[in-house]
Amino acid sequence: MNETKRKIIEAAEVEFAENGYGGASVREITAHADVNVAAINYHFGNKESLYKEMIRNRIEPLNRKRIDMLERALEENDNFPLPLERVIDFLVRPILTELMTDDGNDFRFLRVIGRGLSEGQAFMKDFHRELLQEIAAKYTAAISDSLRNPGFEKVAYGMHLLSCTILGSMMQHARLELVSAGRIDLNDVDGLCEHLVAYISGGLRAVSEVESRGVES
Amino acid sequence: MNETKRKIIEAAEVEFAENGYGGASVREITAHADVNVAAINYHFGNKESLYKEMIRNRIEPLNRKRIDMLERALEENDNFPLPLERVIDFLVRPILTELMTDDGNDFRFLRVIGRGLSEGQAFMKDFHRELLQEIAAKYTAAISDSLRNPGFEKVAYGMHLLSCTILGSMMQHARLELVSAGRIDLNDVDGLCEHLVAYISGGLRAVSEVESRGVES
DNA sequence: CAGTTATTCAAACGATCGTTTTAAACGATC
DNA sequence: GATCGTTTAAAACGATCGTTTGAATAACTG
Repeated sequence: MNETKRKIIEAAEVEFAENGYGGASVREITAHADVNVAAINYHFGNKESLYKEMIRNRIEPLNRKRIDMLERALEENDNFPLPLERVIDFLVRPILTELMTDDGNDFRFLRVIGRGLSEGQAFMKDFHRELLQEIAAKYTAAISDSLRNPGFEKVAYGMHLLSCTILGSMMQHARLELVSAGRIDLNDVDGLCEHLVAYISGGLRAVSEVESRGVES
Repeated sequence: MNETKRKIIEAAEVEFAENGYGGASVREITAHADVNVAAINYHFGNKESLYKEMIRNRIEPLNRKRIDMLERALEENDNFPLPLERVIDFLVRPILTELMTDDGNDFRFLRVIGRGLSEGQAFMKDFHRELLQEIAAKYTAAISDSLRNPGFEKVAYGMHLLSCTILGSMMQHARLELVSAGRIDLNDVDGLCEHLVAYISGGLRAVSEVESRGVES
């Protein structure tokens, strides 16, 4: 890839993580990348396309891995339901490992994704839906099976709350250090993964056992 | 309160919810409020103070209620640990009820808070810490007790993940309708509360039972 | 080497940002 | 009704935004 493009994408990740999409200016990005202001428009068309390309470059191999792991495990299990913890692990571990460990990047990409999801730009909603569609469908089915199909409403609530937890974790990762008074290492991927998987799985099971008032499908 | 101030605060809530702190302009706010552009600076000093005053007006009575409910229940229980579900219910129900049900506001305030927490403005971090400090301390203690004090690390992970879930729920509430294909009513406070409490409680219990590798304090 | 394309650069574009200024309108008090 | 502090109004401030322009330079092709 063109050297300038590479530098821009790298700088964009830093700036978008620090200031969000709306808050990061193309001038800051190009200054950080040590290229001319016009370079973004020349190489990417506009700021929005730069953002999308940078996100896609990172998220697509990740989602492919998450889907592959799930489908392979399901095949090996003759399409019987997997233990819930395994499914949740497939879902969260690739994100945490791949994104936290590469260079001392201060979990930049986690924050970019989290902030993007929370910003109201017109294109964001469709963009993130595009990114999540396939993975959401496949994991919803697998999780429903692992929970012994507790019904549509329970699964919907569960998937929603699961998303909320993961989104929150991505955005607020740095707060772990604060809330633990520095006693939990932010780079302890295994530790976080273990507790995150336990938390989500425990939460989903509890949701699936809620005594509903209404009729259940 | 001055009519102009009142109109500004009301409009600010709408605009901040829609576009975030950085994304909402004082011109949009004043236009929406049907007052002059200079009114914000005259009545509040600047945009930041307007934001803080609007948040405080809403969050402070809410936090007072959350703390009162917890402390009263603890007293009535002779300071013995409360059932976990009750503590979590105290924590989330006031937010959901008070903020969702007042007028057809489209859960504005939930989104304002969520977005503020996710934005990187310099003053945000300290401001939100100020808002959450007391409530965090008191609920951390109560939850640790309800979980039979599983140890510092477990409680820290638990409180962190709990925060992530609540934050995510506040920001992404509208997605419930999407993920459920319209079959879950966004205004069904009791339904959401029930499932949210179950999810968080189940998650916390699971975290408290994680087999840790390291020594535990 | 000439000719052509791809890339970089400084400068400027129009738009919008939060805030300030200055003066006019208002409301209470004497 | 004149005088006061309070509130509103229009206009402008300097700064910054994303993007475009047009010329200069680099890289490639014949």
